[in-house]
Amino acid sequence: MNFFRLNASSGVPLYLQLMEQVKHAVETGAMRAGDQLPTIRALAQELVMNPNTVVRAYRELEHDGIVELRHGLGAFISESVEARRKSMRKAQAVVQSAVERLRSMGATEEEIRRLFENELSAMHAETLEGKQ
Amino acid sequence: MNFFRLNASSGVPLYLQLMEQVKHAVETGAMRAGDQLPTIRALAQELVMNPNTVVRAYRELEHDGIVELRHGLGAFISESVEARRKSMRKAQAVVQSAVERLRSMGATEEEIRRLFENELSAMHAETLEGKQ
DNA sequence: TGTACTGTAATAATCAACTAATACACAACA
DNA sequence: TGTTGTGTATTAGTTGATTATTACAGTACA
Repeated sequence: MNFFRLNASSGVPLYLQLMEQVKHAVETGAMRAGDQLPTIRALAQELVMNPNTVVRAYRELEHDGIVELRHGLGAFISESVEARRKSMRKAQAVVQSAVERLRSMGATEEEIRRLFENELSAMHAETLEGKQ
Repeated sequence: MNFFRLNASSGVPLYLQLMEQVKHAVETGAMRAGDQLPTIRALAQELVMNPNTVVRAYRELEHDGIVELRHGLGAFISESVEARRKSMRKAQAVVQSAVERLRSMGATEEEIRRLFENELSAMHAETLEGKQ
């Protein structure tokens, strides 16, 4: 029994939607460290998509440290997720207050996005400054 | 004489790179309201790319309210950018301090990006809450 | 009015992201 | 040990974003 619900016609790639849902499930505590995720084939069948699409989602989640794949055994929520959740809560609070301030200043969603991309690449520039 | 320098092998679409450079020029004050941008054909030739790629950048900048295209006359920095720049400066400061705090909490660039997307879609959910 | 400059539009080619099809390899257990 | 479950790997097809090709249309000015 799964709570994953994907929207094939949303334009958002299926593997990304699935990743989001897993991350969300972890963040809300609906899934916890050690829990087994649905089998690749079973989930593919239930969501009517190709097993390789599920694989892609699971592999990227593994790269993000959220999921652990065990050959022949299944996919599981990684143990490291608990510590992660605590720090992410604090970080989310920071982000929330920043976004609220930005909205109250009249910034649109697009602009907020851009301001962040700006800031993140400015960071890169600083990091590389010494090398050039 | 232009300061635009694109990197064809960066994987970032040329029209986006060009948009960024124009926006940056406006933000730093290198270009001001009313200034004429390089001609579509001239810039395409100088940057060794197709005129339509320049067109795409200019049109999206127009949609963002940064550029104004005048048929037969040229492309110009929109008058509205001056007011825009002031409010954007304040907003950028908010973003900068938020990102700094997040980095000091150990968040990676990817995580920061995700935290923001999270927050922006949470906002949508709230907005639509009453309707469902 | 015509020439030389400007942006505009429609269509086609290219390329990378995404998804699918199929076969391989490890683990558990009767 | 073999059967049934699990994840892994390779390769090919599809689709949409990006860029290119080509022809059209407005503006200024000698």
